[in-house]
This record gives sequence, C-alpha cells and structure tokens, in this order.
Amino acid sequence: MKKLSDRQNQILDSALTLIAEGGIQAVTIKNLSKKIGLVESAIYRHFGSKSEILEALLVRFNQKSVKAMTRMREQESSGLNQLEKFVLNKFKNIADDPVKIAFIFSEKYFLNDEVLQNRIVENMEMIQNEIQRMICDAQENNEIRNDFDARYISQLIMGSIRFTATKWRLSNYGFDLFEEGKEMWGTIKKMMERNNK
Amino acid sequence: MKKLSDRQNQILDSALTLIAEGGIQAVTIKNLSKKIGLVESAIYRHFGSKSEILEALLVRFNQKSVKAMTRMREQESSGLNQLEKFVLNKFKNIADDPVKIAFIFSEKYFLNDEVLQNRIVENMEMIQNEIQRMICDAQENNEIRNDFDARYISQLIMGSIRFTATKWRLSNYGFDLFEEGKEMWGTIKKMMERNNK
Amino acid sequence: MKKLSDRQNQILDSALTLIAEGGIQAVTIKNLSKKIGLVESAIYRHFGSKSEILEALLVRFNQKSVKAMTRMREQESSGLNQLEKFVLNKFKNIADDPVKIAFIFSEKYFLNDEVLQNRIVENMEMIQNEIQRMICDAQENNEIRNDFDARYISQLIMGSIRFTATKWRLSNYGFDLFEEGKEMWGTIKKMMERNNK
Amino acid sequence: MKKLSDRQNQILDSALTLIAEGGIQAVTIKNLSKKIGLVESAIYRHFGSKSEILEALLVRFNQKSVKAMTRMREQESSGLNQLEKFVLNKFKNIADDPVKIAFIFSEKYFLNDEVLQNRIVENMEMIQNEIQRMICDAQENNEIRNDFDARYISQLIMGSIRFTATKWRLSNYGFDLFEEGKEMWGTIKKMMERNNK
DNA sequence: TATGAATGAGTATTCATTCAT
DNA sequence: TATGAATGAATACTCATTCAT
Repeated sequence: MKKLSDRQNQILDSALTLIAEGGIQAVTIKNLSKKIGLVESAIYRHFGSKSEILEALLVRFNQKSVKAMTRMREQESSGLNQLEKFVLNKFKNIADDPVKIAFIFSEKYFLNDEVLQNRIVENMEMIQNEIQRMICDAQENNEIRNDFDARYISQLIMGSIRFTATKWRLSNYGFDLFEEGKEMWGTIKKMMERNNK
Repeated sequence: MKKLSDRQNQILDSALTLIAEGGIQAVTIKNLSKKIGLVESAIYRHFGSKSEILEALLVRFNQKSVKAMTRMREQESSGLNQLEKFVLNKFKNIADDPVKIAFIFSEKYFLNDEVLQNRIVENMEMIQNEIQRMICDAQENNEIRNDFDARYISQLIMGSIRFTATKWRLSNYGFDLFEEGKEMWGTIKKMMERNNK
Repeated sequence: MKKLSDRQNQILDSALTLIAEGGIQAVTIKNLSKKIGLVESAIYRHFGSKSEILEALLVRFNQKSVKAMTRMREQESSGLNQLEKFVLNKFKNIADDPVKIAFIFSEKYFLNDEVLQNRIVENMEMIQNEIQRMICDAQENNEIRNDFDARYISQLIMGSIRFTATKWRLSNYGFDLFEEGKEMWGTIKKMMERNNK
Repeated sequence: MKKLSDRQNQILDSALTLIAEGGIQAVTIKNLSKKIGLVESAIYRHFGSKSEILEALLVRFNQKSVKAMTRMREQESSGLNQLEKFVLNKFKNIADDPVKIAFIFSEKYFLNDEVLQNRIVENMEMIQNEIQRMICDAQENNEIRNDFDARYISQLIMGSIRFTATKWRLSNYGFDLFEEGKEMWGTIKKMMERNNK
C-alpha cells in the first residue's frame, strides 16, 4: 500500500528484466545490483530482504491487474464484449511482453514462501471473480448459454489462456501467440453460444 | 530405454519426494543422498550428474504417460467415453499423488536445460495428440458438436485440468480436486454437446 | 594494467608462497584463504576466479621482468657486459627467491588455460628477444664471435639457466646455485670468445 | 627390477597416453580404468596405489634410457659422433613422440613425492654422466676444445634440448622441432670447435 | 544513501581408496 | 582377477546477508 520510491521501482523493474532474461533463478542480489549500477549491500537500503523484493513485485503486479480490471468494468459494454476484450488483451499483453509468462512460470518458486503464495492466490482470484462476473452478465443478457456454472467457465478460460501461453514459452516463442489466442477464444465463444446444431 | 537399477529408481523416487516436499529446489545431491542414506558422492555411481537424474525422472514420467495412454486407446469404447475417462483419471491421479502437480510446477526449472525442456514438450504433445484423436473420434460418431477444431478443444481441456490442479496446489490442497474436476468436466462436456437451447 | 589493491597483492603473494611450499597444486582457494586469514568466499570479492588469480600472478611476474629488462637496457654498457649481468642476476634472483623456480615449474599447469599459456609464452619471448639483442650488440662490437645465429645462442643461454635451476630444485636446493651459475656462464662466455686455440 | 605383468604394462601405457592427451592431471584411476576397459577398483589388483603406478612409469622410462645409452656407448665411434647422434636422436624422439615432452612437463608434479623425485634425478644424472663421458672422449681425441669443463657443457646441452622442446610444446607444436634441433646442435658444435677466428 | 569487505552455509562434482562378492 | 557399491575429503564457486565507514 505504501508508495514505492523511485529506487525501489527501479529495483523491481530490474527484477522483472532478470526474470525475463533468465527466469526467477536469475533474480539474485548480485544481478540486481549489477543491473542498477549499485553495490550489493546498497539494495538492502531499499528492501529488507530478497523476499520483500519479490513480494513488492507481486503487489505491484496485482495493483496493475486491479487497475486494468477496473478500467474494463467501467466500460459501457456487454459482458461478452468485456470478456472478449479481456481474453484478447491478455494474449496480446503476454505476446508483447514475455516477462509476463516468465512471471507466471515463477509461481512455483513462490510456493516456499507463504506470504508470496498468498499474493499469487489473491490476484488469481480477483481476476477469476471478474471473469465470472462478466460471464454472469452475459448469461443474464442472454448473450450466451446460461445452463452452466460461471465458475467453471471462468476457470476454463483462465486455464486455456495460461496453457496456450505455456506452450508458447516451451516452444521458445515459436508461434504467433496472439493469432493462436484468437482461435482459442473463437472456439470458446462458439462453445458458449446459444442455439447450435 | 535402458532399464534402471533398483538404486537408480530409488534415487528417482527420492527426487520425487523431495519435489513434493520442497519443490524442485529441494532436489540437491545432498538432500538426495541424505534421503537415501548414502554419502553424496555415492550418487554419482548411479547417475553421471544431477541433470541426468532429472532427465531420467522425466523419461520415467513420460513412459508411464505413454503406457497409460496406450491402455486407454486399446479400450473398446467411444471417443467421448475415452476422453471422459482420461480427464477424470487425470484429476484422480493428481489428487491421489500430489507429487505430480509438484512435478508440473517444476517445468520452469527445466527450461534452463534444452534436453529437459524437449522431454517436457514431447510428453505434452503426445498427450495432446491423444486427446485430439479422441475428440475427432467423438466428432465423427456425432457424439459431440463437430463445428470446431479439435486442436483447440484439446488445448482447452489440458489447460483446464492444469489450472484447476494449480489452484488446488496454491490453496494448499484446500478443496477436493476430484470433485472439482468432475464439475469441470461436466461443464466442458455440456459445452461440446450437440443440440442445446 | 589496472593497479592491484593491497588485498589483491596479498592474495598473489600468498599464492606464490603456496607454490613455493607445495607446488601449484597447493594453490587452492581454501589454502589461499587460510593463509590470509579470510573465509573462502571472501577471495572472490577480490578476484573473479582462481584463473584470474593465476593470470594476475603471471602478469605481475611479467611486469617485473619487463621493468628489470628496461633498466638493463638503459645502462651504458656493452652487449656482453649486459648479457653477463643479466645471466648472473638471473641466477642470483632465483637463488635468493626459490619461489621463482617453483613458478617456472608450474608452467605445465598453465597449459590447460590458453590465456595463461599465452602469458607465459609472451614473457619468454620478450626475454629471449632482449638476450638476442645483447648478443647482436656484442657481435657487432666484435666482443664475441659473429659466426653464429644469435637466436640459437639466446635459446642456449635460457635453456642453460633453466636447466641448472631445475637441477637445483630437484636436488632440494642441495648446491650453491649462484656459484654453479657463475661457472656455467664462464663456460658459455668462453665458448663465444673470439680467437682460441 | 621385478618384471611387470602384461596388465601392468598396459596400465603404464595407458598412463602415458593420458599424459599425452591431457597432461599428468589426466592420469586418474578413473581415466586409467576407462582406457583399459576395467573397473576402477580392478587397477588396485595390479598396483598398490596411484603413486606406485607413477613410480613404475618412471622406472620403465629410466630403463629404456639406460638401454639406449648402452647401445650408444657400444658403438665404435668417436665421442663427438656419439654426442651428435645422441642430441639429434633426442630431438627426433621427442618430435616423433610428444608424450616425452608431456612427461618432462610432469616433473614438477613428482616433486611432492620424494621417491618419484629421486627417480627423476637418477635418470637425469645418468644421462648427464654419459654426455659428459662423450665430451671427455671428444676432448681427449682433440675433436673439440679442451679448455672447458665437460660438466657445464653437458648441462648446457641438456638445457638447450629441454628448453627448445619446451618452446615447441608451448607453441602448441608450432614449428619443426627436429629442424630447429639440428640448427641448435650446429651452433653448439661450432662453439665447441677448435681454432676459429 | 552508498561502498567495500567479509561471513557462513550451500552446490555440483572429482578423486583415491576400500571392501564385500 | 575383476566387479559394484560406497566412502570421505577436497575443489571451485554462489548466494543472501551483515557491518563498519
């Protein structure tokens, strides 16, 4: 909640860059300080420990998610439109900035630390709730079938996005994630449609 | 391809246990040897390096996957039935043996090593191909809608399974994964159904 | 080229002492740190790797050689005089500081590392060139016979010095190297003399 | 003195090959056994320890030197001729079989072990004595100048051979050692000649 | 705020050697 | 004679963290 100093933000940015370059393992105090041009011990002026850096990273990440979601909710468009925009945006964002997928890949690292793990869960649930809300909206407006539980649909959507991104990462970015994402969304949308043969 | 010795299998089992307990980071030669009751250097009598241990782990994992898949294919049942059995089995297996999800969480670690990464991708694709085949079967038999691409459905299914399992792990196994999996599958099945309102 | 810190010089000095005591094999990070009274990892604050330590050692060694050679060249004396001074000095230096012969004995070790090997070769050639120059001077001034190639004479001189020092080392410093060196030089000088029976 | 078994000789041969390939450091029980096709512990059936292997290697080496020297002495030729043959042979042998120079480079390694060191010294002195004898012969027959001490000449000759070989090794076998050796010998011979201007 | 130096625990791996079979 | 398994000590190096300046 506290505002971060410029230096703190710089440290977090460097951490993200390092994650993108070499995975979460590359986030060491040494690499961090090298990237910033400081000496290692100087980092500890700005964060109490490495754990605090990672937590701040997650917090900042979550805040951005919340903001993006808030913007989306405030738009005057139907639930299905919002959902489509969300999904396509997600694919686009990941494709544009592979750091994000690197970050997702780092989740398991955070499992050791309860605090960090909770931050992850928090964010995941926030997003899933929003998706669920959009689906409910769409169901109420008869935009999509209403004979299934929004919760599982939301989970299915998030899983599809993440798995597609994972495959993209494992293929060493070997295909166009956004195009693939559009197809994936098309399939999901069709599956949710009312009246089909 | 070579048969593993008892000791080798014991080492791999210990590795899995360590992964379950503390993530892939806990897989150190020291921990491994401690778990087995050997001295560290003794490990190297059985595997040339830590990398070889991890690769053997993946190979053994893949072999089990292949075997399970082969058994499934040989069953005289419809594509949809096979698919259902596969999905529910997957949830059941993960629920019964949390090591599996820990293993999936370790993927990121393997990214550093090209050989290991390929093993992961290999196995993923093998599974996805099988799922795709089941879906095509089901489509040809008019069990499910045939107006979408089996590829994306298969991806959607795998993503849903993995994400549900991930949430389960992040919740510290806080819900009944198999029950949740059944619901998830029910939703997916309904979405693939022909004729609905 | 960069100036070495006090600690860095201390590390190099300790390395030399270790070489003198137990050969190049005794130069381990552990021994080094023990000698200095630091913990092992502290060494890495001052040098990036063991290789860097050995290279710095060679560089420092070479720089001293160059300086000594430069001083010698600036003296206003004949080629033969310079040569005599050089040879006797060399014997004296080695006799006074057995580390030097230990160092020479370590050459083989450096063969594994191309960078280090080149440093050795560099220094050897620098010295041989200087000796050659002195011989040419002496030949032009008719101080010595001029009917042979200065290159082979220089090589012969260096070989004689090194081999005498080697025998001294292998005899566990069992004779007076400087006395033996003087005799050796006397023989070489006589062999180069003009007009003899 | 005891006769070596076939297996023992095979082990020594492998040791020499390893020295040639990677220096004395490459002589490990593991490499040795791999080369022979035995298991590590099997080596200990044939030699009590690694030290014993190295000693046997030196002994065998010395025996060959002695034999070669004996053959040479039995030839009915003048001291100078014998000397020339010896020197040129030496260069030829080294050039033909770089293992020898690798072996010479290993001397420093043996310094840790008193027994091994003595073996080296023994052999060196045997050779130097023979050379000295040839020189004395040549001096008595007025083939060469007799106004210098045969001991230093012999040392000078050995030093020249060794240093030339060392430079050859350090240049990564970058020149024709035998040609260079012939030139070197020509120079030495000229320096020992009677009557010159 | 930042530096420079140091710590201590850990990490994979190598090596000579021993011992039961 | 040979194998297979194990030991214990050593090796270079990394990492998060602390502390005096």
